[in-house]
Amino acid sequence: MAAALNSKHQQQQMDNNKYVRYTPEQVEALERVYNECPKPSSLRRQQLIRECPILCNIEPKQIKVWFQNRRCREKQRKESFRLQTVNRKLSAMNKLLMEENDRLQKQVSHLVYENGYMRQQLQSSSATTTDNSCESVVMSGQQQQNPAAQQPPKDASSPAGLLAIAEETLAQFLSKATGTAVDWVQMIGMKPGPDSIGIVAVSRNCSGVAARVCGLVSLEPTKVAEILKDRPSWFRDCRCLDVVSVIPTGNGGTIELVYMQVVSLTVEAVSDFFC
DNA sequence: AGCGTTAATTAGGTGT
DNA sequence: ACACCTAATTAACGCT
Repeated sequence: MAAALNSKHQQQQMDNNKYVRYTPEQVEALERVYNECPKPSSLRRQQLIRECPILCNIEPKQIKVWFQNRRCREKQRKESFRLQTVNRKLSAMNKLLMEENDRLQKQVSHLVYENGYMRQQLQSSSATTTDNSCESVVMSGQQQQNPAAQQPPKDASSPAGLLAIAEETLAQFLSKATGTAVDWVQMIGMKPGPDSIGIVAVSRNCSGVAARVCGLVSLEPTKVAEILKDRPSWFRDCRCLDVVSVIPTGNGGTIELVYMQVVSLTVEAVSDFFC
């Protein structure tokens, strides 16, 4: 078989001096050298032809071209693998964001409904009614915790005010977190560095979990949850911690808005968080 | 026939 | 000028 193959190759070379397919043995020999040294010098290539009988019928120029093409192939394969990895992460992130979007849309519908209901109540009742609605809104939308403003609340006594505060805080959180998240994954077509982007999302309906990091940040959500729940660890890695405000909940608990700056969850980056 | 692989070619850049 | 490189492209071949 090999002999037939070799003779076929020989015939090809005789018939058409343009295209030659090297034999598996020749490729194997070249691969061995490539694994030791992907970029052999001219001298090393000449030595290869002299010392390896199986390669003696290949021109020095062909050997050079083979190594060029081999390097090119490796680069393409690595790039292909990298893109597949990025694609998997982007798909996972997309799924999470779709879920988050869906949940937020439902929350908006609910809040719009409650807003209408509150307006109706206000119109139909006297102005002296005690307003407990803020807590009910907070708890219905966010069972565990609620992002609030770093600035003092402008109007924390109304659902709309609380919602505005929550949105403002979320925006602040994202603007800080997206700039400092750790272990970036390079975006397609983007060089690694400060212009890479990532997304950190806050999950406001997960009982017992304050936030989750997802998307391009290469950190398992469960790991983030562990860190966030392990409050003593916050202080261990904490550079700066400030309780911005404390909001009492209807069931005797409290929601603390905490701004903290920590030294990396996994690597040496500094991250800002609101929890 | 279409497609993947790969040897060979070409263009443009770099270092000596 | 020359050798060599990368990147893009071409073309031959084998497989399905």
